[in-house]
Amino acid sequence: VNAHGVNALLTIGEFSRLTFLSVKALRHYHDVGILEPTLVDSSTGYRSYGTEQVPTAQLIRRLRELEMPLDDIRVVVGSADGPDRNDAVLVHLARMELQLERTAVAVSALRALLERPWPIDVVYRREPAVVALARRGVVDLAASEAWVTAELSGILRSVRPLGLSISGPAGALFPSAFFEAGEGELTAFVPVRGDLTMAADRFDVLELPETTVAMIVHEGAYSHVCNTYGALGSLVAEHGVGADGPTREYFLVTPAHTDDAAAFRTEVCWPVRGDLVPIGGAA
Amino acid sequence: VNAHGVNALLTIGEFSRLTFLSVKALRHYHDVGILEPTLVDSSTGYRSYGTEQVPTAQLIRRLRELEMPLDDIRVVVGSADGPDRNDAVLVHLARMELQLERTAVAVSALRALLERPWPIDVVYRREPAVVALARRGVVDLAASEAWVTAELSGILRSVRPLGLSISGPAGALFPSAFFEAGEGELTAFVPVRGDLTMAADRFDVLELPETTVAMIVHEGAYSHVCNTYGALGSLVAEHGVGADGPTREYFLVTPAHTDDAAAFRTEVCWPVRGDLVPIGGAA
DNA sequence: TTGCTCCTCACGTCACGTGAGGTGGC
DNA sequence: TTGCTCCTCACGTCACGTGAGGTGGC
Repeated sequence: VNAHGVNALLTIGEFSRLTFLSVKALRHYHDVGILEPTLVDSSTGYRSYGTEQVPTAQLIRRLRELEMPLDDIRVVVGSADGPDRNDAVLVHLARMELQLERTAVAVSALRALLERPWPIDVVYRREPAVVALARRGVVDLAASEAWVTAELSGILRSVRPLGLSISGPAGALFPSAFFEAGEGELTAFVPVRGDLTMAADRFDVLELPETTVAMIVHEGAYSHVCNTYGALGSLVAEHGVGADGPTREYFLVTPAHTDDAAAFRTEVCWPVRGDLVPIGGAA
Repeated sequence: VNAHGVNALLTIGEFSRLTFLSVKALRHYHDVGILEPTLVDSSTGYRSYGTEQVPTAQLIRRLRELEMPLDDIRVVVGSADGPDRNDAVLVHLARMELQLERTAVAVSALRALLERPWPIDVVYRREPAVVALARRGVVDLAASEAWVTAELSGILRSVRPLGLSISGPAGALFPSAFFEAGEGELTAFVPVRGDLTMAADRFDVLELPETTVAMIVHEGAYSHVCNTYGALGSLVAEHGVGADGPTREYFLVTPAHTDDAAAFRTEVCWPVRGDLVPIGGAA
């Protein structure tokens, strides 16, 4: 009993009840050095916590509820109050917002998967050779949509100032290594006409040869495009017509055109053998 | 190569690229019986997946993104399309909404923890003996707020019809076992005056003896009340005045009174030794 | 003395990821 | 033949939870 009311010591059980952390969790936090008891009896091993540790324990509990890793929590509780601590917390909150976005995407993709029919309107078509302004970058799967959007709008803004004109819908190339590793070099491109000498300083000039592809129009939010990849890849495999090379997407109707996600249209193109006769309609 | 375009077989690597599931994950799903390859070569052990398995794999991927446990996913993909499957998915989505609520609480509690000062305005006071209409129930920590709210509003609606009048703010009792186990028998009560013979059929009649408590007014959202428990319990420990018995809360300003969460007021009462002189002000 | 709390291992859980070490097919 | 893909263990990861078996303090 501390008559002056400062830093009374509590058993692990009492501390557990005050902080709503389990005894097992408290022992674990001791083991990994996140919350050391004020005093450990050297003969019995009994842990004693000071009441001044209650706020720290509450902070740890809330951060764990937000699934912050213990290694990050160590940094937060190790640094004194102030900008460092707040920054670490804010960084984690930003990570969580990303996670919430991913969750929202998964929910709507799940709905699409359960409700919408499997797309089967595949066409074979000859892609003519293309000259385009392009940007390349090593990007991972999660960041790819944002990266492509940003690069394309950068290119599109520059077409006119460079004295060029757009000759077709904007697109992107995805090497198969990108799908295997979840990361790889992407190419965002805008087909153009005109004199490219000035443009070559600021952008890559891409010359795509003629190729033959199987194509399905993906309808709806771009974040569900992997559903369409599954359908297209399946059809190509079933017909045994696959060829090497990157897949290609053309962005026909995007958030820049309409706010209605159901109206978005993306052409997904899978390379196939060049001897195939272009056809339209169902497989 | 299947000339008729049905159920072509894919290697695990090809299947992985079409479904955006890792090879390791696919092997794991095989091991635990969630997604069995169409064909396993008995001599080499090579797995072959049919293209008709792509939609199932996509479903699994989306459910895993929503953190559905594999045991639940087994039920979903094991049952045919239809009400069973949809129910299982909807149940999980409901669980996720609860999780999102908890996350929102944790974020605002964290903010309160980082911004607001540690409450120290504790008072000792004599709680007079109380007669009250009550409901008891075994509830766990997560459900306690909803349970108490529901029971209290049930009691409050019945006071007048039973010919009684309210004699004080509504409250609840929390035995210490509730905090240890995260579950226990709670008592929600409304102090009343009048003839209790009729009420005894529908409610418990609670007679609380006079006791002495240390009390702090918790300001703000009820879901952060555990912060105040930590402060109050610390102060009681520091003064070495704790006594046995359940803690008690009185709900002074609640969502029934105002929409402004910052204005909510809850008295949190911790039992202390009966020989203490009532005082007000800081500890 | 009884019962409650505390202790330390050691192992389990969950959904994979990470190598190690080796084989199969073009 | 080379390189790529595939295979099977076995172990690691993360944050604890779950006993087992035993001790300490009132």
